[in-house]
Amino acid sequence: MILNESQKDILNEWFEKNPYPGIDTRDYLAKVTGISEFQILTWFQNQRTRRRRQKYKCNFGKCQTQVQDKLQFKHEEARQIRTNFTRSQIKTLTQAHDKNHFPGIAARKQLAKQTGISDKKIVGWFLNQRAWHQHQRIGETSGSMAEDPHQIPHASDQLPPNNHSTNPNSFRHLSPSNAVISKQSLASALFPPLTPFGPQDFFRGSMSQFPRAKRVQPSQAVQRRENCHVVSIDTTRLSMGMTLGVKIPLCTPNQRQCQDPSEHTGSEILPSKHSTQPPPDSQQWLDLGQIDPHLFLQHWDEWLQSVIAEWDPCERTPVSRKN
DNA sequence: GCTAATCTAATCAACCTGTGGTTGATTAGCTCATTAGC
Repeated sequence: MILNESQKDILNEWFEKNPYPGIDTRDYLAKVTGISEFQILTWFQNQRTRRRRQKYKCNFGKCQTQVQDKLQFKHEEARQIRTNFTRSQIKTLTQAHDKNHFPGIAARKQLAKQTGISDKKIVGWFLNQRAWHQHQRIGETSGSMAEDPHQIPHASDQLPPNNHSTNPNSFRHLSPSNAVISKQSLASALFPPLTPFGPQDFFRGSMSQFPRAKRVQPSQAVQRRENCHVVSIDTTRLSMGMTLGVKIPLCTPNQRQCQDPSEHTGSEILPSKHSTQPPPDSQQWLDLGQIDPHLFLQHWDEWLQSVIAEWDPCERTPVSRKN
């Protein structure tokens, strides 16, 4: 949804007066502009962040102006009155939460209809529930986490049910432990084999140092258009300090073409048939610090060129090697 | 004290314009986000 100019004018005018509008102001603006109070709230949040970034170039931590702004407007307007959910409402929400911790817009609408609770409050309730469950899990499992990788915080939260098996970007929903497995599989499919310390090993070395999975937006990923052709791999947390935001065509010449995202499962990310290497588990993991980035990039480049040279997009199967 | 409401920062995808910026929406928060009503 894109706001029109008159809506923006109204919001901007009010933003100049108070960047932290209370519930009454937001309700009023919702009526005036014809958009929801939740969207007003979101718009003000985005505006605060973006104006601050633009004006003060405050890219780290909380800058002084932010604190001053909050102090100035903090008590100017009332918060929304705290809601007391009924038992039946909590029961319905809890059941939904047990099934899916990240309800999309459709699921939330359904819940809103069932409970009579606004979408905004449902979003907030799920946020608080996830935070609370995570808090509980940390307390319960702090002693056994190292032994059981599935007990790592976020493990269940990062796994929206019924989605990760068919979502082509599904590895992004996984817990750190599962993400390692998935990225290894992906690396097997995408990275050049037979290199002494090629990207595959590079990845495996790097993943061992990942403190946690890349932040994800599960419901977004579920709701929005799924593109099976591109997988974005975030390696910003590599200890080497290398930043490689690479977008890789998921359909390598050695895979069948991805025409329907719904056809995809995690198992489709198969290792290249050119790969004659033993399974990753049988190989030694390399310390990332030992890898020469230039050599890595050279291997990467060579491999990509060989793939492109062999790839016939008209064929559903790869062109066989001539030699 | 519990927990709904709200915050910031980061991130994503759609859109528009021209391959990058803008914008609305969504998420986590980590030795467990903060604030505040009940």
